[in-house]
Amino acid sequence: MTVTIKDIAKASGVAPSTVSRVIADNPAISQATKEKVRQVMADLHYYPNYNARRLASRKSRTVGIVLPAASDAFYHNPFFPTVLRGINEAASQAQYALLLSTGEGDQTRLDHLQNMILGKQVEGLIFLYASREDPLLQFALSQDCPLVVIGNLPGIDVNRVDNDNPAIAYQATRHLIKRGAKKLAFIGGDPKQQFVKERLAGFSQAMEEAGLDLADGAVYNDLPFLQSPGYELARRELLKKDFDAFVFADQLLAEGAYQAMRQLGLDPSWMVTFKAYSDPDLGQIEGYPYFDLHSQDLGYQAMQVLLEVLAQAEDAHCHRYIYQCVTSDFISNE
Amino acid sequence: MTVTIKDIAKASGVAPSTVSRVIADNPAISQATKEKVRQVMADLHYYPNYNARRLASRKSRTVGIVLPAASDAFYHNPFFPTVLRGINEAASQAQYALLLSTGEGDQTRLDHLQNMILGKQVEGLIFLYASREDPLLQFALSQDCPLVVIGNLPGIDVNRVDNDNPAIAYQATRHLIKRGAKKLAFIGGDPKQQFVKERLAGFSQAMEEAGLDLADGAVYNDLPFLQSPGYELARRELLKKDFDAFVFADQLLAEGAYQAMRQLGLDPSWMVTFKAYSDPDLGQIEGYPYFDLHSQDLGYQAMQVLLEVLAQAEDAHCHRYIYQCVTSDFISNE
DNA sequence: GTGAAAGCGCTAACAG
DNA sequence: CTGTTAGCGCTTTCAC
Repeated sequence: MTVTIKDIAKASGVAPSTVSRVIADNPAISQATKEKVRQVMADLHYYPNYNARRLASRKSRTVGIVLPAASDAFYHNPFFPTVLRGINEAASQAQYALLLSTGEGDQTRLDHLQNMILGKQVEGLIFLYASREDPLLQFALSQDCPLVVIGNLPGIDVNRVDNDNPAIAYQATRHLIKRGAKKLAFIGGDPKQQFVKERLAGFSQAMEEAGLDLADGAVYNDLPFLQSPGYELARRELLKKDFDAFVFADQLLAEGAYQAMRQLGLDPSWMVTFKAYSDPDLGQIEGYPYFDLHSQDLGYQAMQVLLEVLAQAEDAHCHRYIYQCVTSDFISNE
Repeated sequence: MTVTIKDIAKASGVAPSTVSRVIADNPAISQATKEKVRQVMADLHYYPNYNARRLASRKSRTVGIVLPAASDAFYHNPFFPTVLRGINEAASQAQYALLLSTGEGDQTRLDHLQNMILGKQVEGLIFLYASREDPLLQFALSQDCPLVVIGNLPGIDVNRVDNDNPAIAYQATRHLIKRGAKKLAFIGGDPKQQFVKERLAGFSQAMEEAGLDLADGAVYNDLPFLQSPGYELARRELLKKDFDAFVFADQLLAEGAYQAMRQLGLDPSWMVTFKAYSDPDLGQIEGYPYFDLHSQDLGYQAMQVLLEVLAQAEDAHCHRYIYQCVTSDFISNE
């Protein structure tokens, strides 16, 4: 029924291995036979079977995308589609396929990850989140599965790509201070997230350097990364205490707070945040300054790093961990 | 090196085929041997190789996700991650894997799709967009690849899931008219998109029924589905002509226009749109009413329909096309 | 209930 | 440059 490599071999009077080599565009094959074989392949509508190929070569040319446990906070954040687009782009160029790690619950996610790794479905992984105690990461590491993490995990040796969070938070804070802010608040959301810690560090450093001290209760945590908590917080707290400027570690929290500020007729240019991407045409509209984290590039670089890791694993080179820093742009309409 | 089914067979004193049956939980195998074999599998850390399994069984248990050509408009829209989450959930439950159709350019996308189908990588496809002349869809159809489209393609027989666009646009328009709107504008964006046509139809019907007529130039097209064009349009056009209410076919265009209205101190409750999801806590914040399209459910149902199609393909049942309508909720804080 | 044997469609030494 | 020969690890008749 299906036309296989053997059919092509017979029809073009060569051996199956020759056909295989033609498919791989092996330089050892003469141009003449290549053309002949290709012609036959076209005539017979031959198409290589990926499963057979993967089995025989023990290479899947597929990478797994590992998502955190499903939550609104993750799926509502522009980070996810943006970074995925970047990964997609790089994977496509390198002829790699992307397999999504499905699964809502924690156990399911681990099961799926095991399927991927132990079932030889993927050659490597990209983690779209960084979490220190993550059982999925632990498992992947324990299996020596090549991987790259988007984010930072101090003390854990992994390949990773990330923005320079302390530096951008520092600059963002400096921006507000230079404009004259004295009583700043930092809205972190979840202090267990490494990027929150790092942005807080940058914030604190800028404060300290400017001789400003952190008022009691000026650091807000325990907020899911969504719009409504930002909105609620702004109405309930921030705008009642006499803060004069705000650094939001998360884009969605910032957006919620922005709504509240608009409603109350407050000037949003006293807040700053970090976004997955920027719409250049939107420059004049954005009510507040932010860092464009270039999340698409983050994804693209993550895939590039993984490809490098995969290549060096093959050449059995030394095991050096790669860290790729992705730059960010400060966007302000002042 | 790797422990295979044969090793298990030897170690537990049965035939490879028996081990295979144990993996599949075949009822023909006695409980006793099942347990014995499973014990050995655990002891030896056996894990089935998916590529071998897929090759031998000629079933991939994988579905391909087909995305439109990469564009900001697609990746910036909450529709994509939301619908993907729903697909993910259903796929996970059914033990299906998801393969993303990578590719930026049109030719690349087609190539990848061919790889997926002809290379036997997927059993079916979910199209995250509906486009009449789409070469990818044409190709998939020509190969009789089981598929479901999210959206509508009148005149083309395909399995699909969708919202009832005419009905919700009708209701949205009615809402504005009941409130007293007389001069309404419809901001479509791209009239080639089927959902825009359908929402326009619902809009027009409501207008007609109310005895209102469409002013010249009251239908806006040729706008990318992004925030900034919505913003620009609102500032440049909408708010200068004396429209008193607006129906936005697209969420992002609406968001842009909303910014403009806020800046100009206008009441946004005279606009209405359609969103991928709603944040229940955000009810009081939202400045304008909208339909929640339940895009996550759209994705979930799409996967369910595909599973049905796959099942009935196996049973060689009659070829009936499935249409699954997903309900939407009107969200308004009035 | 279980085993033997024949593939699934391709790759990869090893020859020549 | 090309052919021969073994597999890759699993599923699936068909026997018994």
